[in-house]
Amino acid sequence: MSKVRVRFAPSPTGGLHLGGVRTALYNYLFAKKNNGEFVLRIEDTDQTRYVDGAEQYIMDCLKWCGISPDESPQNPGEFGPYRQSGRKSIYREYAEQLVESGHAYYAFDTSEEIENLREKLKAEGKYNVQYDFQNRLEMRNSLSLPKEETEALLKSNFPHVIRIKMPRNEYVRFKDMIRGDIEMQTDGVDDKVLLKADGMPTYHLAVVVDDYLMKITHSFRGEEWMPSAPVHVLLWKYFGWEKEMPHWAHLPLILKPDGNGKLSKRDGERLGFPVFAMEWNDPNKGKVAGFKELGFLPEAFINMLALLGWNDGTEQEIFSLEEMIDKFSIDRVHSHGAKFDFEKAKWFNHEWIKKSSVERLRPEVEKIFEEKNIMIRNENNLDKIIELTKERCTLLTDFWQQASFFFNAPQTIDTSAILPKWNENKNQFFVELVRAYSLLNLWDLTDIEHTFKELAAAARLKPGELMLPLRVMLVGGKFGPGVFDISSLIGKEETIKRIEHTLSLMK
RNA sequence: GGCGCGUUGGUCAAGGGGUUAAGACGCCUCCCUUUCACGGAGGAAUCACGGGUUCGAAUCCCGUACGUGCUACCA
Repeated sequence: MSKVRVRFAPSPTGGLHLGGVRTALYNYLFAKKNNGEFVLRIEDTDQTRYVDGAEQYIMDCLKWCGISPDESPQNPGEFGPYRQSGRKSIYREYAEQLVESGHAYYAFDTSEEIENLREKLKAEGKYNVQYDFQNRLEMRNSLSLPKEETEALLKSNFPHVIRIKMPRNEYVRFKDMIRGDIEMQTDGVDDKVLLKADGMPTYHLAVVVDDYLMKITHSFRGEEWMPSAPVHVLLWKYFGWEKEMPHWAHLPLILKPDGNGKLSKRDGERLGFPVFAMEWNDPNKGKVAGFKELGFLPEAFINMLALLGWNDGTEQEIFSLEEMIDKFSIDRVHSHGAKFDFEKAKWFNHEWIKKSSVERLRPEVEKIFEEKNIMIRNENNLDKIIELTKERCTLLTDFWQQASFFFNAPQTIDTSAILPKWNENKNQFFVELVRAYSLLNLWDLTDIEHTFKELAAAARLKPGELMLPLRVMLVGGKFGPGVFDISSLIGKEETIKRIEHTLSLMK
């Protein structure tokens, strides 16, 4: 058997959304699992919707996810170009080959004429409102027109398309790696346009010709393509390439969390979660943040995505990319769609932050603090801070809330949290604490805690009752790691300063 | 309307003739921690419905319902 080659063929007309990344991911996992190649082909067939920079954006997203293609438009292998617009000249030849063999035909109908056909069929109450075997001879095409007229029209460059001549009452069978044997009747499919009037191929022609020319062995795509699969299978047959036809797998859809259809790009906005891998700059709407900007680790993002429609049959849920490559199998991909659950997505990220090393997290955390204009002076301290706070962070951006007080004194002190139980005894205790702390020569964890507890005992106060006020003094509110850990990291001067500051507020 | 695909707690799901029907997210209770988390223990909640086949059906078959997709010179 030939070497496994899979392709991901997004259309560069928008941000790379969850479904797209997952398709790319499954392609990648399958390719790597079988020591094969992962190819990125860009379907920029529709000039009016192509968005500038989208191709690079797709590459960047794949790179962030750690699933960069082996071959891409910028780095085509021997089967390039990998950009459909650059392949325009090839498709016509193949389409005409089909006309010659009698499996396709030229159609000269204007859009108005086609609209009329639909209106007519609708009025007649026909089941299938489509251009097909039932009416193709009534339309203007090379099957209905005399040969000379067709030739004249072609010669005069009359706008035309090439349509496949779908056979009547035939059954097309193929095997889907996820769903098993599929059988479909050709009558339900219309005479699909293969080559558009502008000379560009439709998806139907392109996917077959390109997969053939690029030696693709396995073709994975969204479930929404299943109804047109007969067209593609027939095309492979008509071209005489049956033996090289790739194995098919139709991936389940990712659905809206609240039901009613597949997840769309708009749902993010509506329901308050990202749908893109990375920030997408929509020409009409402006910038839309992605999972990356929201504070997701790519490891968590792809882990979450992979598990949305696949699992290895064990209880394991956290997988590294390497583990996924090892465990992935296409026949364990589900045949039904899954609703996206943002809460679970965040859980994956939380798990990944907890399990990630300080080294892995450090650059991410540094970036967050840089954005907030905080200079990190002591790398050592930063590592300790990350270790101390990471289990409290669901998103990377949470490090700001959980750790900023290590660098800057809190802007506001939640005095209401301590006021109700505040009294002169406690006030006196903290005055004493400041004096005792200032006399400490060494500033280490045990001394800080020991001094605190001794003074508390002397004042006949329970340490517990004093720790909350101290916490609020140090971090501004009821959160964060152990108080003495914080004290030891921010240093003696800063600890005293913050206690005194709050004491002055309490007067 | 036609055609395709699907249906196990609210969500993700394991399980493919005999199970007390796993596990995870979320929710609730308790323990730990006199903060917030982490961790630990427990709880509520499920086989869409109706017929078959079978000693026995979540599991196989048929039907219905529901969901979802396609039905473009979009992908």
